[in-house]
Amino acid sequence: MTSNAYDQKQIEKKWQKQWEETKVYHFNFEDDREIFSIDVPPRYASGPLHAGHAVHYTHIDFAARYKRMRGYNVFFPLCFDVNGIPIEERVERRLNITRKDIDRHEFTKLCSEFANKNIKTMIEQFQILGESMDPSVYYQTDAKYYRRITQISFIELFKKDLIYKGKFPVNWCPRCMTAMADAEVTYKDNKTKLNIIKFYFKEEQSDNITKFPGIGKDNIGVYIEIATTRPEMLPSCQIVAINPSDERAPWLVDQIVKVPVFEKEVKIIEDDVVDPEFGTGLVMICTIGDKEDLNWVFKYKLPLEMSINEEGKMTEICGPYKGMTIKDAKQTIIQDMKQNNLLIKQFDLDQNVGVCWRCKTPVEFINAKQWFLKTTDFKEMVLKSSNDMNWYPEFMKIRLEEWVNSLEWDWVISRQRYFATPIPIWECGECGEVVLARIEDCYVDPTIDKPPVAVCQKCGGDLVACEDVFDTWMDSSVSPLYNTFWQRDNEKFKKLYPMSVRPQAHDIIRTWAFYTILRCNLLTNNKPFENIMMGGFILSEDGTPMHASIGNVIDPIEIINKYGTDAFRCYAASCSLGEDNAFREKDVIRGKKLLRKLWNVIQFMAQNISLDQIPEKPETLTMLDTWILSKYGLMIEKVTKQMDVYDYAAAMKQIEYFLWHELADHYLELVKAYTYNDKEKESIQFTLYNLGLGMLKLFSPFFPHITEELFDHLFKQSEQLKSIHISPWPKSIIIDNEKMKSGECVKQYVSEVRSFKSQQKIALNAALESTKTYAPKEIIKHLKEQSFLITETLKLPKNHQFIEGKPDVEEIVKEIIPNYAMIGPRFKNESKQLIKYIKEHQKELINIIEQSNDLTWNDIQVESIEKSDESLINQGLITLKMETQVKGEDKQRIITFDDFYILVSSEVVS
RNA sequence: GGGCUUAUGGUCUAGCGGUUAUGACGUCGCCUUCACAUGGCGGAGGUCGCCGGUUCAAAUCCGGCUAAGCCCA
Repeated sequence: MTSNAYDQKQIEKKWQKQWEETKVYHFNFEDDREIFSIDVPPRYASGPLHAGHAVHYTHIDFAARYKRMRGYNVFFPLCFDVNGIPIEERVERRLNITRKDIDRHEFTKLCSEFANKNIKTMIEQFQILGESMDPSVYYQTDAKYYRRITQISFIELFKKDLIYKGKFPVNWCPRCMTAMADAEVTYKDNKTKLNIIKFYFKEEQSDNITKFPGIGKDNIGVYIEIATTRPEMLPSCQIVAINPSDERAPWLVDQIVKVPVFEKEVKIIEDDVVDPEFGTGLVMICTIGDKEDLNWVFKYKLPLEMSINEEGKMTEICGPYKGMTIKDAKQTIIQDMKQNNLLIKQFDLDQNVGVCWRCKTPVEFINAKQWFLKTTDFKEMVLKSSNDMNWYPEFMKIRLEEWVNSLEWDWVISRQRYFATPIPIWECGECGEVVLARIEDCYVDPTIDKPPVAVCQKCGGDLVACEDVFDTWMDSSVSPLYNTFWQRDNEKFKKLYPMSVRPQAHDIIRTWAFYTILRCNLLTNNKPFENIMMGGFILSEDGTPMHASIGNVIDPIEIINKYGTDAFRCYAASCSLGEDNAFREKDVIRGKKLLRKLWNVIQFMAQNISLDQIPEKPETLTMLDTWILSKYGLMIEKVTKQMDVYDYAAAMKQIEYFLWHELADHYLELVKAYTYNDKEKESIQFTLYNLGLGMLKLFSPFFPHITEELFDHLFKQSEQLKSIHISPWPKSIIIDNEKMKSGECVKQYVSEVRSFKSQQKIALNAALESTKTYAPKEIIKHLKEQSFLITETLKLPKNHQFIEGKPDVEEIVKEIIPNYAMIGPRFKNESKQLIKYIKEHQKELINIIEQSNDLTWNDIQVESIEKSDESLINQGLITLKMETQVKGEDKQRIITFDDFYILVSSEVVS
């Protein structure tokens, strides 16, 4: 027997500790059971978890716990993603240094310490959240054992000729001094000035031309007006473009104009990409201000002149502005143009500017040497592979496809940073020949370790260590390979690859999902996982995204301290897959109420069962028991299907509804008639035992603590299992449709009478002085059989009679309701007329029914409908709404519903 | 600007061709009832974002618009 009070905090702590000690969640490599493997998102180690992470990992935990109960050998690694810029950023900010201020290896050590501290916190958080991750299959991506796999995968890809070094315009953060993948660029609204400046024509112009807008003349000559937000890009201006539909185009195309300040001569071309409405309808194309410019560069094969260098300073071609920062150059150039009367005016402009996702510095384009992995050649492969997986929800696949189809560049995999996996190569200082690390030597750090050969094998030149590191997605996108022992243990790899499911959030489809599918296919010719489950976003209470900078981040631990883990998990379960959900504290409170209900229900059930052994199924079960067990069976079938497709929100709702409204409100209230009178013991005990245990099992993936506690006290001995979390998922015991109808009949009867009592303001347990129930034959049969149950529960007098047929009542037709579902398909276009007629002739038609007890087509005056003496009632085309009165017995009240008539006295007997 | 998703009583949510729209929170009323008043029963509260189309019939399907979220340009 459990204690009365449910001490959530103490219970949750106790079990978290115990599970760790008993290792119930460990994956067993020796086992023959089918494997369910989860490619868990390695949590990034830049800080503690927020509510969004907590919900995602809790969803994954639902899957893990459910699959364990379905008999799978579940592989659920505890893992962390550590490498990368954000951690470097935090460390730099915290210590107020840049990574270049101290020794490279000293700096990575600081990063590592910072990350490990966060990991320690997160491991505790995962435990508090009740996640059943398995620490025996642990990894973190900065460990040598993991980086080794990243490096080997690179070497393999290099050998397949899929890696190349190229000089290519890349997104570049001048502050972080590194190339960035497109994925690392975010967009930010920004206010800037649109400058209208003068480009003078090289040749003399007729005055005619100045009649056009955007073309002017001053004492120096004739000029066109060009709008630009980036005057500092002027030195790299290559062409000026105009829309061919522009009225000025015939005059301007092929003319030469001079770039102000820099006097460079550029040609005017026409291209319909130019928006004639923006600015002056004339644009200058530079190499390169933004990605749009890059398209021009390719289209017109423009030279890649750069006006900004890697440090965000102006280059050689900028003449007197060389060496200035972008900001200074911009100001100075504008100043100079003002002085020389080259600037016509300035407007305020809202723009959307690409910025570094970490430090929010506007991203520039730099023509830098970088390492690339060929990706654009493999679009088809990725699409085919993704199509070969089950996506939950399905529409998320479209996002990947959309992304893949829009890809234009290969993946820049090198970064000029420190805290990441080193690129395992050396290059010849003379001829540029690349020397790869040997696979057996990995993990290597070329900045520390010696190359496998002393000098270049081609020319004898000295080898230079590659100082670049990998983009962190290079690490995380081999997680399925690491998890399945690729290149470590071929037998295990065969057993584990591909993995069962990849859970992740939808914001990183184009990165994590895409890169993983790409890499794994390139290296194994097989998809990395069978299923992919997409979590939505958890928003803050006001429906906006959580941001540390806004200060609306919700700490799951705070919520748990207040309401407990299982209650928090109840909120997590209410978030449907793939959809964005605002966090609601109210839902957690609701969870707490549900837990209390579960505790009380199980407690009550336990009072009426013997817990020494599993009760045997008796030869006959009562109707009541058969009814509830059938409903239970149907519910399990439904829930199981929902759990199989990761639809936890729906599953949880089903289980909750059954517990609260079928089991507690109806079954338990009815069964008291037996338990208080010591009747039907065997049947009840069997039912209570199975329902009690079954409900705990169904809830256990969601509420691991409370269910374990109750299982431990009540069922552990009889079931002979150390934990509910390794017990088998419940199965339906019996589904008897006939008895279910019977039960529904009693349930409805009882709840109608209760509702009547409530309306009459009578206490629900007050005795009723009644009387008689009339109903059709088969219903009366059900009720008569259950008369004990009914009279006990409702406190009806012992002499209550159940009578076939109708009482002596007056029934008045109040309304004739057309049955649309029947009328529509049969009468199609005529339906409207018919329905209109019935609605408009209520009085008349009611009169006919009262007289002849029926309504036929002869009574319907609608031209298009044929007359006949067929009955509309018999054909189900109309339904009659009735009002009932008992004839002559004024002290009697009557309750009617469907075909029931219950005569009761309104007087309460004590 | 493009792709995907979402829009349902005050708040959140189910339903996703059949007209009487589900449940929760809140609110109002009633009931100490013997697992739970942290409970039970009942009431009020919705032209299902807006406009158009398809259909006998639209919250549900289609198109457009508006707003929000994610991703991209």
